[in-house]
Parts: sequence; C-alpha cells; structure tokens
Amino acid sequence: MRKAGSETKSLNLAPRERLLAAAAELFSCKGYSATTTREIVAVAGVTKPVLYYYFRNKEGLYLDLMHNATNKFEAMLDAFRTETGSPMKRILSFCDQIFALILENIEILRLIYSIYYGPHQGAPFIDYDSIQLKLQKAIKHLVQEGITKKEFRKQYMEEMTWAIMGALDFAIEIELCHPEWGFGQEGLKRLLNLIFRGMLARDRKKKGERK
Amino acid sequence: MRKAGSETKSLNLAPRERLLAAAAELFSCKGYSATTTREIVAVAGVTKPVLYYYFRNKEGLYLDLMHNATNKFEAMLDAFRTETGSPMKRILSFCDQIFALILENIEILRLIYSIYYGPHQGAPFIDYDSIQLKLQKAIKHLVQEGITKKEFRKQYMEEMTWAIMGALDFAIEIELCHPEWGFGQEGLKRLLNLIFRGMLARDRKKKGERK
DNA sequence: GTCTATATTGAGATAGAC
DNA sequence: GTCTATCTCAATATAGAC
Repeated sequence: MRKAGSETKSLNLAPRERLLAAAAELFSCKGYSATTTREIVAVAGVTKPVLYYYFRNKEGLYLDLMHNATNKFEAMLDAFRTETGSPMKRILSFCDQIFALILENIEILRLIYSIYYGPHQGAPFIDYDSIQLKLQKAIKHLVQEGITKKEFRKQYMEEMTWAIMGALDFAIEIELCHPEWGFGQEGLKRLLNLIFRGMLARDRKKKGERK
Repeated sequence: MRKAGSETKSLNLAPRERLLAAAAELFSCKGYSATTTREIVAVAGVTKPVLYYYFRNKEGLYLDLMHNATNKFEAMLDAFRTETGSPMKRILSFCDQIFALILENIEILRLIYSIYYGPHQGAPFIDYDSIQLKLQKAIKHLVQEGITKKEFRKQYMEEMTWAIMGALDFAIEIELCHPEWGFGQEGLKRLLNLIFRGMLARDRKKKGERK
C-alpha cells in the first residue's frame, strides 16, 4: 500500500505549487473524497485560507490539477506527427512515448484511472472519455496505415487496435500495482512484439478459420 | 455517468440483503468514501440503526460485500479443472468463464478495480493482489502447457501471459466505460484469437530477430 | 498574501423506547 | 429487529486582523 505525507514543504516552491503537489500526492493515495483540505494544507505546509485564496475550493484545486495533466496528454497526442519508419516501428514508438509520459505522471494517472473506470468519488466531472477515444483513434489510424502498406493482416483492424490498447492497459496496470517489477517500457516493447508475431508456433498454423 | 438511487426497497428482500444491494450500488457509483451511511439506508429503505444492527459499521458492511465477491471469484479460479481440448481452446474457455463471472458482478468489480489500481479511498484493506496473482498464475500455467504441447512458441512465455492478461484487462475496461458497445465475450474471443495468430501479414515475416 | 479563530453543516454512530 | 431522537466530531469554508 502507498503512503502519504512526505512534507512537500521543504522544497521551497511557491505556496500555490506546494498545494498542487500536496493535492496530487494525497488525492492519488487516498482518493478525492477521502482526502481532506486539512491534510492538503498540512502536507503543503500552509494554512487553510491559502488554499481558498489560490483556488475557489477543493473542487477548484482538483480541476486545476487534472486539467494540467490532461492538457499535457492531449497536447502529446496532437503533436505526434509520426516520423518515418515501418508501421510496426511507428506503433512501437508511439506507445513508447505515450507510456513514458504516463510513467512521468503515474501519480495523477492513478487518480484519473480510478475515476474514469471506477466510481467518481464525488469529484467534479472531467471528460476523460474523449482522451481515451482520441488515443484509440490514433492507434487505429496507425493500424490502418499498416494494413494499407500490407505489413499487417488486412482483416482484424478492430482486433489489432484492441490488442495494442490492451498491451498499454496491462503495462499501465502493472506500473500501478507492481512498479517494483520493473515492467516499464522494455516490458511493453516485448509485449507488443509478441502481439505483432502471434503466439502460435509457426508450423502449427491452421488454414484460415476466421470470422 | 452512472446514476444511483433506484430504491432497492420494493423488492421484498430481507433488510440485510437490501442493505448489501444498496451498498453495492452506491459504493460502485460514488466510491467508498463519498458514500454516506444515510444514503445507504435511504436506498435500502431502512433506518440507520438497522445498518449498525446487522453490520458493525460502514467498514463492516464493505468488508462483507467485498468478501462475498472475492470468495466467489477465488472459488472459481480454484474450481477450474481444465476440461480436455487444445491449449488454445482451454485458454479461450478459461477467459470466457472468468469474463462471464466478471460481467455478472460488474458493479462490484468497478469498486474492486478502482481500489486495487487506484487510491484506497479510506476503505479497509483487502488483499486483492493475491487474487490478481492467482489469476496470472493460472494463465501462465495454461500457456506453459501450450508450450509443452508445442502449440505455442517456446520462447516468450511471459509475454504470452501478459498478452492474455492485457486482453482481459481491455475487455473489462470497455465493459466499465462503454458497456453500450457490446464488446462482451464475443469481443474478447475475437481479440484472443488475434493474439494467438499475430498482427503481421503472413508473407512479410522477417527472419527471427527476437531478443 | 497569510494568519487565527470560528461559523456551519453533515458525517458516523448510539441510547433507549417499542 | 426496528424505530425516533440525539450525541459527537470532523469536514468545508469564511471573517477579519495583520
């Protein structure tokens, strides 16, 4: 289990930044609803009115924190102008970049994840769904390209997209619950390579029994 | 977004069962911490002391609910004595059964998921990790068998296990955030079949560049 | 901008009658 | 077993001095 409370105070950041850092840590560790403003200000090393001075209220602090994170992520999705290389290499590179960004923000991601897939915990609504869909669309696009270039099988476009999303999901979840395994970007790469190649042994391949 | 409050009262169950049902619905929708005992008793159509009569307190209610669910899941994992069939078929059947059980208990699973991967929300500790590991071990065992029988590639045992876990993860997540897509057991099956076969087109297969 | 002190609400939990 | 009424405390939020 994760622990909270490591006095963000000592770093002499501005109070506003200390509050954001403290909130990130506590929300991510205890959840939005279970985290109290008292704790946040205690960890940030400020008093209560400071919180209400910089942010309208608890919700405002949460929204600020989350919008920072989601903006960064969306900007990256938009910015990904695929370099040259085979579709397979481009997918690897894309997933690698996404996953690196996630690793850098794993604390915030834990919260996003739990609120997107789980109960909303009383937190104000944020449209995480559109980001998820944007990601899926980007992957689908790369897959489509691979099909056009005849690098990938021409059927199964949906399944291929799902498989890549599943690999990302698995990598993220391992980082969330077992970071000490050191799965990391290397693990994701190994997993993706297997998905490209398939599990079946070469010689046992049966005649096309698809659909 | 999901909604709560659909008066579990009318079904004339015993108060104890009504409380469990109401708690499942509310915890799953709002989270453990954000759900109040007042709401639970209101939805269950009983008064507060009834909750404290049947359960020691809010935590007791939660523990009862969760242990019911995890016991069912673990029992299934233990009970899976693989029928006959090829390793591939057995993996498909295993995943199908697991996923069916999950679909039946999707409400509880949403809560488990968010607490296992996310912040604990102030909920008392439950060892979800051991279940996750048990699942992973079961899959790894099936994969190992496939390798022994030469149906699967002999390297990549870990990666194959990961890929199957990832497929399950993806299927679960889609049911959590987009149940209306009707991904379901059929989608999972299609996804697994692709993972068995691989994404690369047959003729483009390069010489073994593994490791 | 940052503090002390406090208002106010709603939470979990219980006493005690029936 | 189930109710009404209530206790107690902690939560969010603010007033007002410096």
